[in-house]
Amino acid sequence: MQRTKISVLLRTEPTGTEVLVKGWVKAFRNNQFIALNDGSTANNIQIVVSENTDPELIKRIKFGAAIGVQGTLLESQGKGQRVEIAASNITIYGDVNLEEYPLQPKKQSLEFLREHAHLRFRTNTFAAVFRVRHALAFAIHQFFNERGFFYIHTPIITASDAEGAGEMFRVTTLDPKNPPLDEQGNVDYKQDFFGKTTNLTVSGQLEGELAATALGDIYTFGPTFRAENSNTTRHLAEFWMIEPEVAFADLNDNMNLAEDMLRYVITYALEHCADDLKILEERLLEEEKSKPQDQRSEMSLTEKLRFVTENNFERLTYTEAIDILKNSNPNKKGKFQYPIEGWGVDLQSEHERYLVEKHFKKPVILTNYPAAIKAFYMRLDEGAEPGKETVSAMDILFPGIGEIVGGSQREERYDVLLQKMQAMHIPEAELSWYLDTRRFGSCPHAGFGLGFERLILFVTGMTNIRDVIAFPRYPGSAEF
RNA sequence: GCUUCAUUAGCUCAGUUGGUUAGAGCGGCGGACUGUUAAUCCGUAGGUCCAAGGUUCAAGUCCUUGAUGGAGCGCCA
Repeated sequence: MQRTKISVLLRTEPTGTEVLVKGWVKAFRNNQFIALNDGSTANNIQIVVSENTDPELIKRIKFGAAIGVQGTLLESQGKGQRVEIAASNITIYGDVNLEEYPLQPKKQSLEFLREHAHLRFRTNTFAAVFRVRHALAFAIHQFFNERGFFYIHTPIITASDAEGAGEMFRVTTLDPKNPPLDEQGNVDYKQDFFGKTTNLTVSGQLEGELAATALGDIYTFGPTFRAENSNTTRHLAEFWMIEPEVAFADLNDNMNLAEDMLRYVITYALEHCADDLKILEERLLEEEKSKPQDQRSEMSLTEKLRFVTENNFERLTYTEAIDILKNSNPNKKGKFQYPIEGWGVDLQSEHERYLVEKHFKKPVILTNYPAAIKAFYMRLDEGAEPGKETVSAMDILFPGIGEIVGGSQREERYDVLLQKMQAMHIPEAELSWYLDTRRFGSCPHAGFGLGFERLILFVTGMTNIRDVIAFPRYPGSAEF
């Protein structure tokens, strides 16, 4: 007999049809009722064990055991569920020794579960997180596909170390204890696998631009690696990034695209993950009970998500933000650890948090940052007064997360780009292929990078990025 | 990398100014229970107090160093 998934059975009319379910025992009550879950949904199906079941079999129905149940789907006689299965036959696929099984039928801390990441999928919270993660990934592809974007796979291994997006992981097949040396006694990477030094990618943007300047609208969605010694709740050494790149688009088009995309995928999650979001909302509520009143969020998780889908993001320039911050109460009262003194300095996370969480109380798009604090490829704004040059950059800041999107209109003018690369000491020889886009049929274009795990953080209400990726990689940790 | 807090039973935590035999809830185990919903009820076992060194008549408690974990900051997505 073919097994039916619990997600399907819970929507089926209970007319006494014969069904087969397979899953894991979540609870066994009163020697009679099994709460069974197969991962297809956050909800369990209730199995009613018949009175004449072998007592030896009943003893093996324990929390975590994998079982199969054949029986009839009936309207539930008890309250709390619509349907249940009256079992006629129960098969044990995998027993569980509860004296050794780390998981327990009770609340367990996220820290403990992180150390048992191979088993944490089995908890209600993590199963919900990973179903939402899937839904968001799917929604992103659907969003871009509907708009005629092409999904480009950019390389994971790159020979370029000039992208300037952070420290890189070296890729090599050389023996670290006995590497070949050149005449000067340095490691001879000409003898390495690729004949040169190679690294894991920190961004697919530059390759994405190559595709966009032919295919028009493209996006990438792939793993990204940063060897930064970052120890925070919002950084990973291995994470997933979405990077759209759009030909003939300016900064405004870029902001509209990013805002539309975020609204689209969050709406998708609200529509398709209601059961999972309910679990996550309750989890968050429980977690916040231990916090002092003034640190609890004013809105529930789904209210927060709806708020984002129903309201426009606040758009303002870096210069306007500096004015607001300079005149803000915390700045005047010396509450900022880094006081705002003038134009030109980068904003600290306390400043971003003030703008997003206190001043505007909504997502904020900051634009037109000083050129000196941004990457070489961002387009230089025209008409700036000398010493106050800005670039067409944009950062989208979300409450509780900070920067979720970073992007810009790209510098399409060959001379301007070359000049900036020289000023910022970017080796042009290594990026000649990139410069070629500006030499031949150059066009205005824009794009951004979205941190996928940061998006999941926001949608799930989880607070540590290590809990929204299955097996997190961060300094000192690459388990599983 | 910096700052800070923590580490006591399987899990989450309490443990007074240093002073007998280190506690609780949940979980486990044994039993009862056929309309339960984090089921309930009865019984029961379970400890290298993170590690090493030091102070002291006496250290879970104080000091030093280290390890691991959390949070914040920096770097960013």
